[in-house]
Amino acid sequence: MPGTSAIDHRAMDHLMRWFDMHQRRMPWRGESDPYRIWISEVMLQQTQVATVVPYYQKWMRRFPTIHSLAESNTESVMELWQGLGYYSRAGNLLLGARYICDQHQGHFPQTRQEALRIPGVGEYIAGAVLSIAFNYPEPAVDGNVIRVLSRLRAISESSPSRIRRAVADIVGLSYWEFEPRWVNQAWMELGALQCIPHPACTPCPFATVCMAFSTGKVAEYPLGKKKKTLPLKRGIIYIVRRDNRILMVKRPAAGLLANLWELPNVFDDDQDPSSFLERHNLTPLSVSYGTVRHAYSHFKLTCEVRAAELSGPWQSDRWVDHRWMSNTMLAAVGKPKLHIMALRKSGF
DNA sequence: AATTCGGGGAC
DNA sequence: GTCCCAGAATT
Repeated sequence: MPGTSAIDHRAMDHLMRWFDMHQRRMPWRGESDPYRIWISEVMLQQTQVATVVPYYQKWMRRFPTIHSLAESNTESVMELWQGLGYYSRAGNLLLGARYICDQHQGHFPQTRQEALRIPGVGEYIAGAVLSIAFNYPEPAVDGNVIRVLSRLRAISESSPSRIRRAVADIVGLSYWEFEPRWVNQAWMELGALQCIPHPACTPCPFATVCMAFSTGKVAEYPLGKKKKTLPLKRGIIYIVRRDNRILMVKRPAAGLLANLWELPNVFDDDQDPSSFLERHNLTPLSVSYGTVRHAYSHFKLTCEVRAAELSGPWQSDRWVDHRWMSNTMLAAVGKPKLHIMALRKSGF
């Protein structure tokens, strides 16, 4: 394999000119407060910019400083995060803020090694905060940068970890006299706007030097992607009403939909679906509200929405808490998308 | 190295 | 419908 070589200075000059012309405006772009960069990067994880913007603005109004976040609680954080997905990110932000306030006097650490100790901070976010907030020459290799550089150099490594290392090495040799904070954002922006999965390469500033383009293999990069068919699951969601309130249960702090409040429910592939009603003192009623469907990251789910009543005290080893919620209370807790749809169908 | 983590935009 | 998004933690 050819060794890693730098992106030449003339090519970088083209990239930075392209970036000056085409870069998008974002609420966090141009900020140098590491807290604000950190929050934006966590929200942007596997999430498109347009989706993040309103969440970022709400978050900054509610938690303008890292100290205000550190002094908050899980319920407030999950309410703000509702609908954004990958809910462990929100819990890790709270843990991370407390960690930084306790261990670093509220100042985001300025070395990669220290930053990686923060809950929810991995190689990408560490590099992004160190470069964008502090202007250190630390590569920030996300999905965009992988796609751009693996095409530009026709990187043939087959394992994702080797591809990522190769890309990080090249990015590390691309700064020249340009500011690292803008070089990293330029690579990402090129991947987001120009070097997209199915690109039109003619206007690309790298078209004349792109190895994948010159060989007609742009669509094949990056290598090593595997596609999966999502398994199908079925379940039942129960609407349990009492006066003007509805029974909601709280999920554990880890795993799927961590810390969210949801309606009592059971999947067909649960350990013991047949005894679910009995163990929870639930009696099904004949009322049915139809069906809701949703695709999660690794399975698809179809649920019937049925009415039920409680014939004894609520008891469960599956949920960590329960509450009879009014409409007002319901609006103030984080809920999964599927259960928002089920609540709407039930008319509550 | 492979899985597990949501939800939505773009096509 | 499919693909993928400014990825990290866990196994």
